[in-house]
Amino acid sequence: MDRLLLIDGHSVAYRAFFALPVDNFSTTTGQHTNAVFGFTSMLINVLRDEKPTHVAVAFDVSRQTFRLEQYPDYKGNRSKSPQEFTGQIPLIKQILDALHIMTFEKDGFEADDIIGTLATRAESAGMEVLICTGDRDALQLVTETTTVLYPRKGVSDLARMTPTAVQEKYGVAPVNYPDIAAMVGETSDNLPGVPGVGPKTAAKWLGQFGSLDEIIAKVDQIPGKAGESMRAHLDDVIRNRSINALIRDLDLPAGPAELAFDTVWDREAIHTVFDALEFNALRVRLFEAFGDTPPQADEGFDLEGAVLEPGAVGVWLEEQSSAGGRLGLHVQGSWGRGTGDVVALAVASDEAAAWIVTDDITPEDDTAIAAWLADAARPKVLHDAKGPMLALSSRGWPIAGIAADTALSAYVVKPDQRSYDLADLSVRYLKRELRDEAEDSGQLTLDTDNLGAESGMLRARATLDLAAVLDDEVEQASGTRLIHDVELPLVATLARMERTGIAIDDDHLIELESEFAARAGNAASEAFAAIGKEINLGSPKQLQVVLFDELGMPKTKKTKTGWTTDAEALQQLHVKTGHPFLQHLLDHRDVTRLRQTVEGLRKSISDDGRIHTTYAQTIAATGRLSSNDPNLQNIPIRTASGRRIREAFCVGEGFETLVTADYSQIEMRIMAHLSEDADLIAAFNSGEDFHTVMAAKVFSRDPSEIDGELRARIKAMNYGLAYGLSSYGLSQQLGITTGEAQGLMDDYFQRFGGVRDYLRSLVDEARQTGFTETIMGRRRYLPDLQSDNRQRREMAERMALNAPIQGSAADIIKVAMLGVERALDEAGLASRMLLQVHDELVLEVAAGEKEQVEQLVRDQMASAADLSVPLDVSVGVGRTWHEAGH
DNA sequence: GGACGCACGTA
DNA sequence: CGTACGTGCGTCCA
Repeated sequence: MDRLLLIDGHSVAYRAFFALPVDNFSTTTGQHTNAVFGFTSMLINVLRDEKPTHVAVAFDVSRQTFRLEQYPDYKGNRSKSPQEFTGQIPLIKQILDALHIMTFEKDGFEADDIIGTLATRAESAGMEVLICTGDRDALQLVTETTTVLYPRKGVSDLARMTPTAVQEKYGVAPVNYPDIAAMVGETSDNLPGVPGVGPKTAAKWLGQFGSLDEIIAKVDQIPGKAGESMRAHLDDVIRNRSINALIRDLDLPAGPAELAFDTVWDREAIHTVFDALEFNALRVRLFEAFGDTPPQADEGFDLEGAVLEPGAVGVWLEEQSSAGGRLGLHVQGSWGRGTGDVVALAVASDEAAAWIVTDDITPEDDTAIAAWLADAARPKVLHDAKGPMLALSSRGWPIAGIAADTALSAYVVKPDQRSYDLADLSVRYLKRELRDEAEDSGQLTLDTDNLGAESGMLRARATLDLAAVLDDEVEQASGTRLIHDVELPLVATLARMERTGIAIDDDHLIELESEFAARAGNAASEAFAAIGKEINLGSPKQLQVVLFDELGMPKTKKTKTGWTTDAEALQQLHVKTGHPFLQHLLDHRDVTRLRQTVEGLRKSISDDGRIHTTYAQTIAATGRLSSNDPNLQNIPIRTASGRRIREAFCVGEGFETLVTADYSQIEMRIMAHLSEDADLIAAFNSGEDFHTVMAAKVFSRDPSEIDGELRARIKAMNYGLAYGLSSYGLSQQLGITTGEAQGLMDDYFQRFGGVRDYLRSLVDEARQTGFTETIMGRRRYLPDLQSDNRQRREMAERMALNAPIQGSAADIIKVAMLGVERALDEAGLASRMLLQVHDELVLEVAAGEKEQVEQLVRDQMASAADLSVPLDVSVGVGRTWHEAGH
């Protein structure tokens, strides 16, 4: 039998627009595609699953319809659809064109009326009809042969609204649905119903009286409050019923018979539009469903999974891995602070999957798992492998042979994402939902042994499939080398650093804690004395009342909620007013902050007396690492009190000393290399103080004539360059006028024309290609370079300046870390790397290895990249991080 | 209890 | 009105 699929284009696209996070669906040029993606994804699903013989899509033209003429408030509560949405409708039509699916729209009518007409004509022609829409008015069209597919949640979960389903849900036959709706009202269309009458009451009356006309005729017989209300709002009901009736006899340019769906497409057209939208996964799915080969079901989640019996693990692993192919591995367990625990493993190949509960295995199984995991020649694919690595090694199962980490791959492809959740990636790249079975069933199974078996195996399989797709994506983004030579091997290095941690002198921290607490108390009482009352010094709101209302101090810079009370502003107020409260407040801020830092560190000391931070490898869009729980990359160093905290980070038992090694001016060196500015390169090769030499060049003087003031100005300029510093920013920092700052910048760029040209070319090129690139080819996409909004565009320009510089520095130290670790290993040393702080490494050195380690770290860091200027490394040695610092 | 803004530490 | 982060507190709202 012929089967006609009718889709309400606006309705489905609108659902998709709000269901899919726009951040995850934009092209590299910044075009939003979430609605297009959701629509297309649903279309492919329905075409594949329902196999219609005929298809059409209807759109609304504008809001000007006969319904609006009849009722001026029709849909009056709807705000104008955002431009981000309406801009996607033409793209949906392009896709439909490429698929040879006919679209309809008719002035003065809604998509629903077109659908009503086509459905009616199709039915009388003996066709089966499927209507896909998120508009409930279509329910009136449901019959034994017409079904509405109504999106339940998002766009992937469609409810089949048959006559039985409508009856169950609304208590009436489909033909009576508009009667109910007329009485109950429809908020989304701004059609008010009868107050106090809900679907239950409306259905009851319909049952009693047989039809809405009868209810209206005998409205005087309806008892109670509801009846009274109904009588009072009869006009509304009559109007609602007339508006929600769909037109079923429109004059249309084509009839059902002309809507035949065939898959003899213009493949070139499809490629063009899918390329432009960057819908690679969807294209694959489309061709899988309707390619040259006969359509086949998506087998993604229909895997042959098994909970392995004790004793069966070795054989199964051998079977699956002997061919040498990659296996997906999902580790169920917990990890953090340098350790972890394994509850179960899920392993998936293309054909099969297994679930292994670690408590249930035999010693032979244990050995087999250990051997497979440790075998570098048996490739495994994981998602976000560092945590699982910690868990596995804590269980006595060190892992080798990680061939891909899907989180890292996704990061290299799109480093600006805020998370790389496996389920999200699966939807985006595989078009596959990763349901959580506990969530789905709404209750937890009591069989705790197999808790998560299904979802674990699905995750292992998704990881395996995702790795294949992302390999291509990474290759297309020229990131293959970056992944294989840097990011992937770094996972193990970071895991080791986290597991090792750094020793802490807790007694020292305890001392600092009480000292800082006492100082905070003193500062607070003196501050209170100065204003004659006690307030919460940590509350910006209360501070604003005291400073600006009660003391009448001049207003500072604005924030979203008032006036800033940040340190800089308070300092300026102090200069202006001399009020003693300000100084005590600043002291209180400083020392409170230090106390908090110390308290935080103490809370995170593990039982082994060490702090194990966690490094995040996929957070910073530039390629840097970040550190959390606790953050060891922002331990104070600027003030004397702050530096005392660094005294608590010390060499651990069994080791001789700490060594720190950092790159000096690495970002300016990268700038020299990339810009090829001869003077800048010469400044680095002169061997003299960098900022002094630079100042001498800018002001055309001898370095001996450069005083502290001039040096400071050029130093600020040097550092600001890579951030896209403005003359205003520079003037603020140096306390000079913007005119003077602009003059300084002009002089600087006059002398260093190569730098100026380079920075300009960075932005120009990024504007053209859509991305910036580091020396290792790490990309960052900046669609906002095209933004009409000046603030966004200029922000993107500064990011474009900074990303290649900061990112190249990140590349270099990552390479250095791998080099240091390999060199330590090859030399058979017991010393080890503990921390990375962007341009600095901290190592713990075993007895008798100091000179060797110093030399080795220096060598590895200096040779991590071959630049046109030397990479200068300074090394410090000491019992604590403070002593070893420089 | 969660989301947000402010403030501030590092490179 | 300079980039990249993480954390802790206060405030507001549900």
